Amino acid sequence: MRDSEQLMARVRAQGGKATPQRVAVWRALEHDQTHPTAEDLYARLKVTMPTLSLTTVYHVLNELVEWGELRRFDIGDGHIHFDPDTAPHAELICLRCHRVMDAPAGVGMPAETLPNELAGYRIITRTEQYFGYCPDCRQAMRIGSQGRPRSALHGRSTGDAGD
Amino acid sequence: MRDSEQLMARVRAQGGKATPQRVAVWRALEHDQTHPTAEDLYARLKVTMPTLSLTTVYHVLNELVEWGELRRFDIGDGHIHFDPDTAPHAELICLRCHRVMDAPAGVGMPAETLPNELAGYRIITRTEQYFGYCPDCRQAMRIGSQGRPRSALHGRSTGDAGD
DNA sequence: ATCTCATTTATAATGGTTACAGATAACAAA
DNA sequence: TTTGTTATCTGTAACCATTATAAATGAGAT
Repeated sequence: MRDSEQLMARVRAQGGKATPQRVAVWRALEHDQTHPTAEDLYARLKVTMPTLSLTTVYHVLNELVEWGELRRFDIGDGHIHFDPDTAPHAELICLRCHRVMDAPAGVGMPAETLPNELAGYRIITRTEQYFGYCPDCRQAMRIGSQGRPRSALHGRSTGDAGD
Repeated sequence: MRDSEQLMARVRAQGGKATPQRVAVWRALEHDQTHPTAEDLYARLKVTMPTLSLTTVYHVLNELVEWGELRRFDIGDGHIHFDPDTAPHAELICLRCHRVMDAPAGVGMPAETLPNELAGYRIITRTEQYFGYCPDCRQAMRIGSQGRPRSALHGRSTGDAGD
């Protein structure tokens, strides 16, 4: 995601307005590597901007996504998560507890390989997601299959995938 | 995703049952490259299995995902889409109309580079998603910014990303 | 044929996200 | 600085995809 200076220029060039709400959301996203949800950001921002509405947060996030400045993704926990890091990079996602973390440096394709165009699409960014089982879930699956370390929306089937 | 033979074996080995509903969903997914939603599959299956319930479809899909046999992903249209192709491959997703298509062969990292383990995670599969603007949307954005070719949930901001 | 328990079904509930319309304020122009 | 235009924001209501629940079913074992 570009910094607020550049986004401000972009919005104005388009006939839009650089409102405090927009800028606040932009700033909150800068350097955020926690893959927050809309609610997460709303909760954070509400402290210093009590009049902010959740609707606005959604609106600003959606327009950033459409601009290709922000990436939204589903990790299976029932919430949409956002990531301002549009530099091509990889993520690790646990199939069982839905934990996400950025992959260690060096994993995934180098950024320079991002093509400008593919099958007629103008390419803006790329992401790589690696799915598997995190250390905790591997352990839990070995022992039995009772508990789920973190927010698994609601328990379901009895995972087993060998190890 | 493995074929129904193998899945049947897997389910039985785990003390589960190979019910007609499960097998029907499995079969429906085989060779499906349309990135269907749960509703899509339900509609298709209901024709030949009128008693099937949507809840079951969701249930079967979720367990496949947790087993690492199926991948779920968000393309921004408000529906979760599924893809049985767990062989590492890439997808193109339009930021404006949310159209998805598999990337041309050769795009993305070769399957052989899938690591067994990363940062303690047992890796099962990987996906690469390329985000940009499809040919239709590029054209529409050039002309003006009125219509949206396909299912854009509900219109929102006025996309513009240069071309 | 019978038993058991995983699975299915139908329905209700949940809750994340978006629609809507009126109020607000950013920016341009005078 | 004042005014006007209109993009944006707010609060509320609505939507609808997905999941919870509990009773009914039937797959597979004995």
